[in-house]
Amino acid sequence: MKQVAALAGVGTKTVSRVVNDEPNVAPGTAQRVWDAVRALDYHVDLQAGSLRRTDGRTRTLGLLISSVDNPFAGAIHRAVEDAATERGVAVFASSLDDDADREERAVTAFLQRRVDGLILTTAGRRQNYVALLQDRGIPVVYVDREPADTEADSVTSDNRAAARAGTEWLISHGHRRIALLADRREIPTAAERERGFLDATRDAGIPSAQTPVVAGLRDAEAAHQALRALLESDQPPTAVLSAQNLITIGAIHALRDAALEHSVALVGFDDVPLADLLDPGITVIAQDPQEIGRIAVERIFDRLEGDASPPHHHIVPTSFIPRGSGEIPPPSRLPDTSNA
Amino acid sequence: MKQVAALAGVGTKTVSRVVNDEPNVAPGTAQRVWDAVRALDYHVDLQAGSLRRTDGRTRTLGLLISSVDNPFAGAIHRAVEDAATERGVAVFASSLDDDADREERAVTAFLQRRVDGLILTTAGRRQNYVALLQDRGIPVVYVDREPADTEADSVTSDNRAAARAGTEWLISHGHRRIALLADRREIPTAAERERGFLDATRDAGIPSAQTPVVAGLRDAEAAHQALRALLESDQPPTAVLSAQNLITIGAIHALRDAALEHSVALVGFDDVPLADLLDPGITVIAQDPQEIGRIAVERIFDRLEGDASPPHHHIVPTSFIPRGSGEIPPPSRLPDTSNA
DNA sequence: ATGAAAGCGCTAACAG
DNA sequence: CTGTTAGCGCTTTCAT
Repeated sequence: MKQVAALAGVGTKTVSRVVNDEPNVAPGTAQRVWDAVRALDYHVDLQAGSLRRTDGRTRTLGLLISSVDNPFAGAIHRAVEDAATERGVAVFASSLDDDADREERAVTAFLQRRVDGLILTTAGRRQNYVALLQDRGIPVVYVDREPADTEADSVTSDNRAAARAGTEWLISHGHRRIALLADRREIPTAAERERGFLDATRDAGIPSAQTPVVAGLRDAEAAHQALRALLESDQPPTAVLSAQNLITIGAIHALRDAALEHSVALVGFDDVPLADLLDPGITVIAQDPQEIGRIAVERIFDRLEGDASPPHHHIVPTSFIPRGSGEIPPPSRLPDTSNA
Repeated sequence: MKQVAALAGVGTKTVSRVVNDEPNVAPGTAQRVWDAVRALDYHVDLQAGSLRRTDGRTRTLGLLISSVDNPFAGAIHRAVEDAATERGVAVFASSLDDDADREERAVTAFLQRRVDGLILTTAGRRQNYVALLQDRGIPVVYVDREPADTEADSVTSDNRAAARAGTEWLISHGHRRIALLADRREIPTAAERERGFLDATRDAGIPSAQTPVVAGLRDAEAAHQALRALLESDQPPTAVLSAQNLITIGAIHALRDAALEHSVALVGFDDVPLADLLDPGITVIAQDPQEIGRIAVERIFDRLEGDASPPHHHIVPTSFIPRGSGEIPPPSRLPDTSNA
């Protein structure tokens, strides 16, 4: 910057004014400065600036999502990026992998880089650092998962109601023997979805012996094995609710292996790429990750602009997309003998 | 940091030494400093540090990919993140959308934040800023697309050879009427893939009238429409090579609409999620995005450590995955009458 | 083994 | 409209 000032024949403060679009610079002077900027290919150092700036902002956001490689998380990331870029803010993204250690390391990394705000998916435990962050004026918004007991904003789907509706859909198609394939219960989202499933089966008066719940599934392969075991059991389910996109994929594999994809109904939580092109098409409860990301960024910026209202827990509607797999009726014979 | 020093009863330099794991601190002193750090929940300001540090490093990387929402790019991103995090480096990711303006804005944003290195996918034009970056000691590695004329490292697939092999696969299954659905030609990768396609058809002595090339397809919908038109023409192709993942998805839609998915062969460039679960399974030329990302980061760090060897253009092998769609033979009747 | 002083690139506050 | 001075939080250098 000193070099630019020297070349343009002005003081550094004038250069600062010009590159930051501050008022009170004569057009001719500004022109000379811009010429010098271009001649030297100068770019302001935002970090040095933030050191001195009154608000201390780094124009940087931290985003912690399940994995930058996961389609659901990628959609959130994209929405966050778009809304942030629009305001001249850059985004650090980190993958969580449902690992509390990773979460802590990621938050530390964000803090050391003085991000202005944090959009987080948590590994599920109580987040004791959140209050500290907020004391320092760093707003935090939870996405996808709403932790039990924090004072932070959150943007989530209504997991319980949506899981309940998906289960009721299966029940209304005549199923009484429905399995739930779910993620680890420590993940609040997973727990909510299980509650929704249980709400529906209980209200329909279906004995829990007929509604096996397999939780703790961490990936597609685990879901694959779990459903295979269920299908080979004495009392195989006639319908399946899979509680998450990777689990849905595993479930599809299991049904295919057993050639049951047209016989056993499947409703999946989360939309899956190409779900409409499969045979049968996969009926899903689709979340709206774009909207989740968009709203999350908006909350961050509202907070940064001084909004001090109580934490807001935003619920983004889900949509139910019937595509075939969820509309398969149970076998007409007695359920007990349905082995193929 | 001053507060920590005060609380621990030491000078700021000692705190600096402790938090940076520098030698020459008495164990007892270090302990007192750590206690103070914890009591105050202190986190170093990496940015302020980089301002004064001799090497000027910010421990930050810029990554520009097609979109953080694209599965291929997401896989690269994940590999980059993992390798960077391991070294205490954080990653800024931006989506390109094949837009030269976005590219420029993203690079500017990276520069203003003083990233240590850049991993870039380009929108295709000559990148005149690369030399400047390198002069400033900021290494640049291109991924996915190798620009025609730069002095930077690159990590790509052998697009031409892989497209050629995919085309030859179709030819060896008896096809003589093969369409190429491709992205915009300004994208070097797309141009390379087209060359590979033409290599194969030319060497097989197939007249170009029988190998229509539709380029300029920007998304799945455009590919869908393009293939629909081809299938409705007088001389529909008996096989299709789709040059990119979104185009493959559009092509599958078009084949489904026309109920031709079991009649017209399809080989896709890039693997597609669930490709193995479709009917028929989609035969693809799969790139290795994890490996591309991993190698790219490695090049960046090698350069940062002083490696000044000539630019290296790394080629990552592709793999060919036959799943059914690429093994469909042409209709046995005369090609001219094959309308269904 | 420790600390004091200087200065990284920038912007705030004020003076002209 | 423009420039000067000070200082953000840290690391360097050099002294102790």
